[in-house]
Amino acid sequence: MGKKLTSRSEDYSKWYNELVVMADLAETSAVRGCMVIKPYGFAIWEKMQAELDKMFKATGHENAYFPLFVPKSLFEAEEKNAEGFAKECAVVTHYRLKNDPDNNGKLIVDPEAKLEEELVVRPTSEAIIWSTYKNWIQSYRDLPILINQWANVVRWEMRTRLFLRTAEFLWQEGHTAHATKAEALEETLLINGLYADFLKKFMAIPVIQGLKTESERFAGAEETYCIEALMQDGKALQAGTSHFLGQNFAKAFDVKFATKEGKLEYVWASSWGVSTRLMGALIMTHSDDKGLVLPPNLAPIQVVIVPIFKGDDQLDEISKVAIPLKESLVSQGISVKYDNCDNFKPGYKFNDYELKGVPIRIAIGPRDLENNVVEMARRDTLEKSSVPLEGISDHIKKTLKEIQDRLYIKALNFREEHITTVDNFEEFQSVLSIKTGFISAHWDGTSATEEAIKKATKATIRCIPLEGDKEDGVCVYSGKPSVQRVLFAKAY
RNA sequence: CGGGGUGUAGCGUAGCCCGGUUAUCGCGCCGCGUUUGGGACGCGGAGGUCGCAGGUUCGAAUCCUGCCACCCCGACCA
Repeated sequence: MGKKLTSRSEDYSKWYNELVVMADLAETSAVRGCMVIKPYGFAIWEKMQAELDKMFKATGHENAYFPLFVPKSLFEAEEKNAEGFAKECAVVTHYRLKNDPDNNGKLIVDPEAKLEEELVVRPTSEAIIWSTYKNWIQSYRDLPILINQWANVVRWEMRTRLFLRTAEFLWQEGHTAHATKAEALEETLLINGLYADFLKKFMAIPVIQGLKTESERFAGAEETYCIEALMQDGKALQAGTSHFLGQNFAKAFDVKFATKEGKLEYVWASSWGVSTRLMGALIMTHSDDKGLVLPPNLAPIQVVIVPIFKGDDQLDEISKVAIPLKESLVSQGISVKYDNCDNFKPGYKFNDYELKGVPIRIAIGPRDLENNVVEMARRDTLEKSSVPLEGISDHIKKTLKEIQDRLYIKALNFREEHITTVDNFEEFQSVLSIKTGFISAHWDGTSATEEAIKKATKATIRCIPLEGDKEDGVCVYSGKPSVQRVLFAKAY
């Protein structure tokens, strides 16, 4: 018997974990809270990286790389940022091991090799980057600086989860420096929109763009903008953030520039990032009980061809059709795998590629050869159809696009159905326990109310939507006046 | 760090309450053969410090003590 995925209705966390492991994306590692991303999972991440990178470059950004270690004195320079991350920092205190005199063959940290100053393993790179920008910026002619880096960061989280929250994770972090407040704000919003576009076009995930409340704001930022996605279990996932940093880091690291008029002014900043958490979003948005469902734009294998044969002779006959088909598709930029191994029966392969989320499966057997057709199966609808060999490339191309579009529409419909407008607290609580999803409600704008609602319901304000109705109302909890509805949800 | 739970082969597990031959079963793995249009079958085989350390006992996976690790719920969070 083969392996079978737990049903989503049983326990979503268990289902999610099994899916990640069985679809061959990742596994937990021996290192506490860390994750091994396996080749198939990494191939998806690489595609995401490539597309995002293009988008960054198209908007004038360049890649660079900064150190993993941040001297403690630099780390603590921007106080709020330091305070916000202090509780989850890995710290390097020594630089050498030596043989344990009391325990042969074992090593101990050499107490002689204590560092003068501890090094913080970056939980984010603002500090190290702004200490560098100080040297790069003298005049308005040096601005703007629009830099991105692809890196790993470490945040010593208490509880971890594959892709969604791991102790070490991969991400991209952009760090920009500008002459004016308006320009820095514009950059922050530009990236917020860029992220939303990326999730829509490539990941087929609809997001809500919004502003974080004070309590959810990035440590050291003036404002945090975010994109919020809704998972199939009705919980929200923060999928990416961009921060308007004001002059906080410029002041902390004393980064000033000479204006055209010769005056010295502090630089304005933004920073922004998305991480391997996006993989979690991808998995939880589209997958079903048969496994992963990948949008064609990110699938490492877009089309798999499975031959159905008895003996080498039959396989040879099938290959005469399958190999030219593969070559024709590849020449049109479609990634194709021809799985002609005979270790597994076709039924096993069907299930396995469904588990891996391959968008289109082509099966070719003797019966098809006689009729000049192939069997095409779509991963998203699980529909099978017989397709004539003639003109099949175009048909496949068209279907890939259809799958991409349909996945987005489906996710969008789900999201829209799970935004509930609520005007009193009883209804608020009942929606959370029965229907889940986003709740659009009035809020009086205070952290105290936000905190009280969180305590009572575990739901938090995911964001103040950028395109929200600006209608007046009264707070669903306190009854005090409110100028706009905000989105609440239980979140990952 | 507080509350709850679990540790038996690569994975998932039975056995534990009530101590007793060679530690159960499934998946996976290896070999041979038959199979191949939705997760194949038969036969044979390999694989275990029963989380670790001590104790009780003629005898411990099972009982007792201590420790460790992991998971779930809180606090934290891209």
